[in-house]
Amino acid sequence: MTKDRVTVVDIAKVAGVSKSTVSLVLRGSPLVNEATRAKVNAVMRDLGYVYNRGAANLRQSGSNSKIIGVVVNDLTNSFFAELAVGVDIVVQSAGFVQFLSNTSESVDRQREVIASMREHGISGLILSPARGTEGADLKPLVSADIPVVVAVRNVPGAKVSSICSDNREGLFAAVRHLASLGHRRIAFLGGFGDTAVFQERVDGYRDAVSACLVDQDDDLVFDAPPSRAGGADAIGRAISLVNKPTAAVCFNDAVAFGACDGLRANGIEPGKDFAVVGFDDVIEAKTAVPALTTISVDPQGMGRRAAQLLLKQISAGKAEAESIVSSVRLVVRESCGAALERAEA
Amino acid sequence: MTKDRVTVVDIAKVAGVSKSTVSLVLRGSPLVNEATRAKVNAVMRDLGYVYNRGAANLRQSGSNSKIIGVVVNDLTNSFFAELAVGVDIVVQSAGFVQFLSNTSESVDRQREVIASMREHGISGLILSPARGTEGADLKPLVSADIPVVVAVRNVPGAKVSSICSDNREGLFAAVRHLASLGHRRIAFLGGFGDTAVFQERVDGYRDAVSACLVDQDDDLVFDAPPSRAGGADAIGRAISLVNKPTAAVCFNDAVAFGACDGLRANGIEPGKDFAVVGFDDVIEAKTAVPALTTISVDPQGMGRRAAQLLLKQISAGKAEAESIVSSVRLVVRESCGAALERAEA
DNA sequence: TTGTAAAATTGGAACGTTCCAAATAAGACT
DNA sequence: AGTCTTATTTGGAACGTTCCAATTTTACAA
Repeated sequence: MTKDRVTVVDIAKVAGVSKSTVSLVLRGSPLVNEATRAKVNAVMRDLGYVYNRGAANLRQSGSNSKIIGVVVNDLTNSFFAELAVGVDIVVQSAGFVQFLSNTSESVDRQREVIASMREHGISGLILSPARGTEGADLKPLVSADIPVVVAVRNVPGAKVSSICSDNREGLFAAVRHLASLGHRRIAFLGGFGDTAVFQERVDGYRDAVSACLVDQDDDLVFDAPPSRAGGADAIGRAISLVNKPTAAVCFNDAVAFGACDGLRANGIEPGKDFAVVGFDDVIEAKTAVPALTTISVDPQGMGRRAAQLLLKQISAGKAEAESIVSSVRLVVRESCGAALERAEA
Repeated sequence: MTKDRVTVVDIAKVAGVSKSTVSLVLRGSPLVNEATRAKVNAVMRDLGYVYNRGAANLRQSGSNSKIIGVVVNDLTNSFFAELAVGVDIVVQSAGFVQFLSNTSESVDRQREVIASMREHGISGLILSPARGTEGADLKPLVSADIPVVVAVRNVPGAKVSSICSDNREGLFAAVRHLASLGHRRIAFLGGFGDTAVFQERVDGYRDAVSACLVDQDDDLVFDAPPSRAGGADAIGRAISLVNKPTAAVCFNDAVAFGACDGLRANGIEPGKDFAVVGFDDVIEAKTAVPALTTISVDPQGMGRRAAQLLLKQISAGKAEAESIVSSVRLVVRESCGAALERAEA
């Protein structure tokens, strides 16, 4: 039952040609006669041949392994799962396969994973970096001429391509919308203060606050873990202020959901008594009750674009660092109370 | 800048030993003298050597590539994302890396992906099969002695290991609980009728219905896509019956959430006017409003166990097919109205 | 026929590692 | 000093593919 592996020379022997010819057929070269090609293909089918990409790769100076490494910081978060799916779609249709790993926000794990991927000869890497990732972590990759695309979060001091959503603009739009609904005290909830993404979003918040003549008050910024629990915690602190906010923009949708939970726990109905806006537009946002007003970033689209950029760089051979900012848009649903305001107006 | 790849012979030359010795060091053999080991390691660090697993694998008759293939049918669904994370955790700590791909329920895609993985020489496969997967699809793998563990769903007619949750018992427990709360007309919502999982769950439902002296009525079974939208649709059909149910057990949590949406849209408050029970216990279940009573299956744990089983088979060399059924438990929260009933009693 | 260009095929060598059998070095004991 | 173990090291020869230069076959015109 345990038969030896079928190789090109086995095929060659049976088909009555040389191994070189079989190799040519394998790679779809136009040099080979149609009749022989057909015969070789038939024999391959018969013997149940499977291509050994490792061996091929060994000879071909390692550059085109047809493997793309994808490393995300939290696969459990559906945002990143969608991102990975987006990458997979284009990577797969280009005949590559993806090596996906999860780091759970651990830089050590990330280092291990990336090292392991290098050993396997990935021809490119898409990285949604763990918190605390530094430019030095990517250094070996770029000096080995392996194209890298960093997604979602930026890595300070790394000269690689990146694709991020327009965080500043997103928060600006959210605050402007709330201001147009008449809110004057708007809180910012959630996120870790030491990340670039947080900074960009808070900047957008601050810019909008001053541009829209809304109350400017640093006590209205509450950082918290970017999770549902963090959101519940943050909103609790926000509504215990003497001068309470009437609306909140959140670091992401998970925080926003948590904020809704927290409001309800305090007898406040989100979308009616208090306006909440999220960020990300995860799948649940549109079906939640109340449906979440949020900033849509299309993670799957981001994944697709990241993959396209990476593939471009791989085929170009030259890795010209390129930065894409992925535009975002405000999706108005129920949680901001817009419908209500309109009804009252 | 573009320097050639550093190989064992480069290391050997610089360290003043033979390539064989370097190879021994690489594999942590006890045969090599401590002093030489240290020196070789130092040189490897200096030259920035990266191990070429492809080459190694080529020589080692292909069996231990340290790659595990993981194929899931829907990474977007957080249940499967959790499963993948569970697999990753144990696979990674065993020094393997995972090749993860998503099939989006397409058997064709699944076939391609698995073929591609074989070309890369995976040493084992964990598969959460797409709908319609047949035993024949796994045939080439098993005849090539590549261990396979099928997770979540069974593949009819495949003699490979599997790990599934105890669907029958889960639904039995859900119905029994509802019956104990006084419900006599209990609907079953969602799922595709042609899947084994659906059959098992419906069987559990039917068993419990007859065991608990609840109304037995095939009109109370509504199949629908196992999604939020499907749940909303199914509940709509259920409550339009003349003899309406007062409770529903759902194919999964997504369906249950959809059912809650649908109830609310009809002015019925889930957990108060109508009892809803889900299946899976996804992360959102505990924080949703109302918190979802559901059957907890711990997908991450399933992933871990699947990976452990696979690794065991890989190291054993012999793939004795083994079936694990992962036990489940009822988690009572708010959506079944248990708290309410108790308050009334 | 013969010459010639184009088309198709081919036998090594090479890629970077591990395996094997054999060689060498280092102690330990007569 | 010689012999026997034991510890350490070492050159090829693989593994399955692709590349290269060269060869054979075919097609076509003169």
